[in-house]
Amino acid sequence: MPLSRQGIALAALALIDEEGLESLSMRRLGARLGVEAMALYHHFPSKGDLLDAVMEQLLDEVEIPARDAMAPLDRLRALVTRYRGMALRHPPAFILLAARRFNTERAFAFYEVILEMFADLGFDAKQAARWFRLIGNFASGSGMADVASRERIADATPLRLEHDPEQIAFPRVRAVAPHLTVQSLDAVFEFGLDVLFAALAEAAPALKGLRRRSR
Amino acid sequence: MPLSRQGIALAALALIDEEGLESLSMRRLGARLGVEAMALYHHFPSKGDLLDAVMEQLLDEVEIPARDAMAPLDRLRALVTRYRGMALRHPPAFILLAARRFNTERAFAFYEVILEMFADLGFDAKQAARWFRLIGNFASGSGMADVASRERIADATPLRLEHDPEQIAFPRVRAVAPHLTVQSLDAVFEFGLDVLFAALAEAAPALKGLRRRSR
DNA sequence: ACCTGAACACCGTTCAAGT
DNA sequence: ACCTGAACACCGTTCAAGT
Repeated sequence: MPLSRQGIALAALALIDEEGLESLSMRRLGARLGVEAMALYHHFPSKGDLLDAVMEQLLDEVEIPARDAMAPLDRLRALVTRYRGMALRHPPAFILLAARRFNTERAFAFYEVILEMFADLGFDAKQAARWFRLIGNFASGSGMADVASRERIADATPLRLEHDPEQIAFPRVRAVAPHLTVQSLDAVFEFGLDVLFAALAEAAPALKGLRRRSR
Repeated sequence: MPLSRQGIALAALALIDEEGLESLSMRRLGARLGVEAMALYHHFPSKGDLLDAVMEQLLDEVEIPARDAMAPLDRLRALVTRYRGMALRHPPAFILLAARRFNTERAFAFYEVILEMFADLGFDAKQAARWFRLIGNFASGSGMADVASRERIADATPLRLEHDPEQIAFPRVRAVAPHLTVQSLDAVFEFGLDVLFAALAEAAPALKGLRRRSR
């Protein structure tokens, strides 16, 4: 069975998940696939292109709720929740999504569906751009922070906030620590979504009638 | 003049800003400082520790508004704005803050001041934790996204969203592109802050009286 | 078309040695 | 205490060669 772009990208993702982002090298990946490092260059012009393929692999894991399955607001919220869920399944790989640029066709296709949801909510392009960034940046930042708290990252020092908060000299940080443990992060994330989606519902032109009726 | 931790960290930050994160190597940094790579190990046990020092250098740049200078809400908003401002001054270095873990004394000191602001707004530890993460993750995600849009990152492909949006096959992405150009990013960020701080003001126990009076 | 193997110009870090 | 220099086990990538 010869190598394929998809097969290589999947193997790269597995290697990153198991051994960390820094452990991915063309030589090690080649060894995993039973091939010399240089064989990979026949499928990807550079390591950067391989990383782009890994990013697309991650995006593909985020299932987009069908348009007729739920209301626009619920669709968007489900998507954001799944995006963070993907982050938690791939802690070391998720950094790629935040650190590298989205510039591929599949990334644009992903954006298109999200922007369609904002259009369904009645927003024009300008408002869609702003809400898209607000919610998207929150999702991206949450993914990064929650991943960092779960310490699967390479050269990880023990997380003091998690393991010995009583050792921390700052009283407010110490008091907050129990509410930012790994077990609490889901609730913290949902709280953020509650705030953002309440504001979004309030602002969405398409929900104007609904709001009046419910008052 | 012998080397110092601070001097090395500043030189490392300058090197990252000028040539990108991947260009920072112990050998190149040593060369800049007129010293062999191994001399640096006398001041930092590993490259990771050096990167932690660079992160602290970045944090030190974010000036914290004095407690008596403005109202708690304005203080917090000013701080978040300055945090993103720092990101825009150090595009390639900012990735460190999002990708690496905050686990140093100075990072905790930074958190402590922010948590004090939430306490000033009347929040208990649990609520402070949630608002801290909501606003912090938005700030962090915004910094990353805005930095990526300004394309100072290494191995940068030209940003299609910025340079030839008319080439993009997806109509909604194309329509949104003009509202996400570099010139628009400040306004997009401010929009996010408007939404978040309106909700925060609404929720803050310490502002309850003020709200009643203004109605 | 697909893969190998040697080579080039790099890495972080160890270790023993210099002053 | 502070720095050097050689060495080790790695990198990404080029290039010529094999099938």
